Amino acid sequence: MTTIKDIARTAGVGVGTVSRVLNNTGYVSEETQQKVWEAVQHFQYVPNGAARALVTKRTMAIGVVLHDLTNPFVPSLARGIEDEARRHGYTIMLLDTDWQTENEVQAINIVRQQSVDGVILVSPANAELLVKQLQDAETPVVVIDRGEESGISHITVDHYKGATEAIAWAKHQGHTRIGFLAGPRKLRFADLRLRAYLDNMGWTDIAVEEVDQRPDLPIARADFLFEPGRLATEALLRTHPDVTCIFAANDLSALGALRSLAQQKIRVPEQVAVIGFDDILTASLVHPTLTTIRQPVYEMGVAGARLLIGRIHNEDSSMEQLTFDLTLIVRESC
Amino acid sequence: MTTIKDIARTAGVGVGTVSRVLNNTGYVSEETQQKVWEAVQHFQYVPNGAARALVTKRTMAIGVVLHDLTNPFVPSLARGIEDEARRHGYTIMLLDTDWQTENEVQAINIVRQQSVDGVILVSPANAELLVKQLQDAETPVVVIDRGEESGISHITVDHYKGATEAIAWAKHQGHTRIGFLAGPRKLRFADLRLRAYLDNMGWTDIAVEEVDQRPDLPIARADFLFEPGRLATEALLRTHPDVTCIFAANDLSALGALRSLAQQKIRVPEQVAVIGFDDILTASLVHPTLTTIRQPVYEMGVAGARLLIGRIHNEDSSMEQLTFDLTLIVRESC
DNA sequence: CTGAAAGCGCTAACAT
DNA sequence: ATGTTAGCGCTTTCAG
Repeated sequence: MTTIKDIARTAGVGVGTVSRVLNNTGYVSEETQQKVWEAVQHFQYVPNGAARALVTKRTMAIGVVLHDLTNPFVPSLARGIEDEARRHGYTIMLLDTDWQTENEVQAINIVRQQSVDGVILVSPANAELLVKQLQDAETPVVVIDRGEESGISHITVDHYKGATEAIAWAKHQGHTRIGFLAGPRKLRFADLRLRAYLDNMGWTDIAVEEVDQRPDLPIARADFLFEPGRLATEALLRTHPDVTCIFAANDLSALGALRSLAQQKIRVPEQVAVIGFDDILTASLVHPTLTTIRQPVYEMGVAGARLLIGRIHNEDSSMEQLTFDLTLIVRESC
Repeated sequence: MTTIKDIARTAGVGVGTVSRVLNNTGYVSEETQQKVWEAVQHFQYVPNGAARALVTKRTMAIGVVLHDLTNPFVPSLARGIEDEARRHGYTIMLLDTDWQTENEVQAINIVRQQSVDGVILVSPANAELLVKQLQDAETPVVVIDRGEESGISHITVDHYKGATEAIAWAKHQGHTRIGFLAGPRKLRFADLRLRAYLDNMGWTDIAVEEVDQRPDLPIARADFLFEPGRLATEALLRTHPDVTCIFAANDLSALGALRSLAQQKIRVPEQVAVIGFDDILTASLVHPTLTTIRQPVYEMGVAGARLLIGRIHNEDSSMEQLTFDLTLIVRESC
């Protein structure tokens, strides 16, 4: 392994000088620079990041803690983060948690140990705790997509408004009896979407926790997943056969609804219309194509990385909160 | 920032002892261990990875260089790699290259600088060069999915055999006029799938490079993508209206075919059947569901990580080549 | 403008 | 069984 000493020796200079030309810091004569670069070329020398990190306290790496890379909208997010990070010379350290709180805690320890310069938390189950731990370790953090949060930098979208737009569109299409495929209980942004549905349907006095005890409402739990979405749709249509439109809290469950309807030979959107939420890739690949609310996922990733890097470079920058707009994407299903 | 010295001081022992209990190496009395752990707890101490890496020459990180995280089958692969890596205490450093050769080269420099313990290259465009650079730097490498390769550790599937099985199934279903949606030119495994198609259709004497000059053959380029797949299907059906089955070189283009057929009100599989390749998530979500050849992507990721880690721990382990089996997944489209 | 030297936090001998 | 010490490869004063 070639070190800075080897370079210094072959270039006939001191290690300090080599360091200076490598980092382009301080004055070094044109001539000397030449000699150093030649030696670098010759040995295909790359400085040792660990040694550098030890003295500079910067690893040029940022940790990205997310629940599940295979969740359809995560890759775009990760890509946005990575692209922006790379533009600033940062590398990504990726950690999946599988929604397990214990894995989240472990992830934090890993990023602490690897001494990343900052961390992006994607929809953490336990944001408060994790953020606190990181802040204690003086590591900048940015949270993406957790619904409202206070006192920490975060990127999110206005779930409530997006769901409201979806319902507005359904009504505009003439639907009045609109069913809802709800997400998991106790997930912040799932509740926000549900809340918007209830409010816009005129059920403002019904609490989100209450819906599971209200079989009279055209609401079924689909837990953001495909198969549960399919089953929930079957159940919903059985108990509420008058429904003409189904609004799913996310695309995956909307896809499940589409499948259920196809199996029952119910025409979409003529007999029953469907609206999703997220605009994952598959939404535009199915038949009929899915009308949905698009989250600018890639851009959120970019913004998250940018925000984090800003905080890394300027510790005292004020907490920033960024809320992205959602867009109704009208396709065939509604 | 608390260091090992702080721990040593508060525990009333030397730094060597602290190191010993932290790494569980050498004998330390039960009593002393207690004191050390208490101090560790108290300070929420986590050892500095950079300092550790500097002396041990191991970062416990592995680099994963892939072309595009948003490509549908990549997340599963990455997940497999990460899960297995984590089981061994390794962390993932992720680099996208977007298929750009220059990004690949840059990625190699980054992993060299960050001194990862090993690298996994996923379908690199320029395998030979990258592997050589890494080997010069004495970094273990494993390549995933490049078709045949020699002299380097790699994981792949038998693309030829998989495509052969697909055609066999189509024939078994009674199809004789089978069209093909080819992948990009000059991509090793795309050519293998094409070769298998040609051979099984009896065109053994036609070279894969030749097909673009043979409009008489029922073959169209879909470049592994959705929209090109849709267009290629339209074109194919126009020039070869007698085709009763379309075999697409990957699922994304098969999905394009499905869309094209739906638009033309051609019933699948009654009038025209479709077979894909890969078995990405969407394949089971569309209507009709897609018959396809499954690649055990997650398992390949796991195997790749395991192979790499084996090589990290035992430099002189012989190169291993692992070929996974493909499975025909029969669904509705054929 | 450049060389020499002092650490960064940790592990791994080496003493004791 | 445990304290002490010499680096790991690099950046950054500090002289000159």
